[in-house]
Amino acid sequence: MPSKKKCSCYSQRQNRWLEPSVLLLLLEAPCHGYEIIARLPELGFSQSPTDPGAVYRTLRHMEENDFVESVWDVSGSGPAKRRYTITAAGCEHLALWADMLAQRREAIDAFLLRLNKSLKNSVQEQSGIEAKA
Amino acid sequence: MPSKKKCSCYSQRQNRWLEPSVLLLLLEAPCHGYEIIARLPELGFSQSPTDPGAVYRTLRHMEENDFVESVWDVSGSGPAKRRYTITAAGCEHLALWADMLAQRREAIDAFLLRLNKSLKNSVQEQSGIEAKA
DNA sequence: TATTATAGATGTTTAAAACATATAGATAAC
DNA sequence: GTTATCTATATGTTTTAAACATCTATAATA
Repeated sequence: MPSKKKCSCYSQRQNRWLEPSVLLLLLEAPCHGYEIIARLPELGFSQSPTDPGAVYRTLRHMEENDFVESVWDVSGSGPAKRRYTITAAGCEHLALWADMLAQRREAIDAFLLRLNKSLKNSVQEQSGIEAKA
Repeated sequence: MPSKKKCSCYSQRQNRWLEPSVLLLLLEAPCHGYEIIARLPELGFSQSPTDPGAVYRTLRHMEENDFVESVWDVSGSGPAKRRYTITAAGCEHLALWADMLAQRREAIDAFLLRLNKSLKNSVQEQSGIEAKA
């Protein structure tokens, strides 16, 4: 595991909602890519329909980082599927993500509060309540 | 103004915290780039020190989109500075950003709730409370 | 006059996201 | 029985915010 400060999820450079979302779904239950694609919209990130390419690449990338593991599953109907499972390292990584997201939420909250305050002041100024010059 | 659904801030592809942050600071008071760079850390996005290049480029980009206006200000000490002001279109754009951010906030809330629920279940399973097989 | 602080600007690299398309087995339709 | 559709995974390309690195120039000060 990378240290908290150096972890990729702490760069905050992009949204990268896909990685934590996939990890959460895998924490709830091991499943395969196609299922994840179907269930991602529940989590409410992204308006546009989920890009399969992004999901499979994210899964492979996380497997390289040992956050998830996979085995080919030939049971059931349809073509063979990779069944992904979250690892202990993946759980830790998800916990870091949770911290990061909580922090982002705080920042958004503060931002919206400050914006509303500023908008209120603008309205007051326009209606002349505070204009004394 | 682009329509709400088609607006660039609704793509949610990246974080793009810089744009709304700069707009908010300009709504509070017209100011120049260097001042914005100094005040951005207050807003709590980004750990790393603010990248001046990104700020100036964001300002120019928003000026092209008529979200902000600027004039050269030669008064005061130090080298000449561009004094930026938010426009009416910029305010509308910021309002869309506020919607977008509120939506993101909701998504993060839902995510963290769901994660905590899942973690609680994992602990219960491990301690055998729910294990009946 | 050499250095530092202020102010703005440009160039390059990186990587997530967006968009497009390809492959292939299983199943249903005709 | 061959064509079409569904299920499932995978790869290729483009876009763009962010990160990182420099560069210019004026004003202040040591």
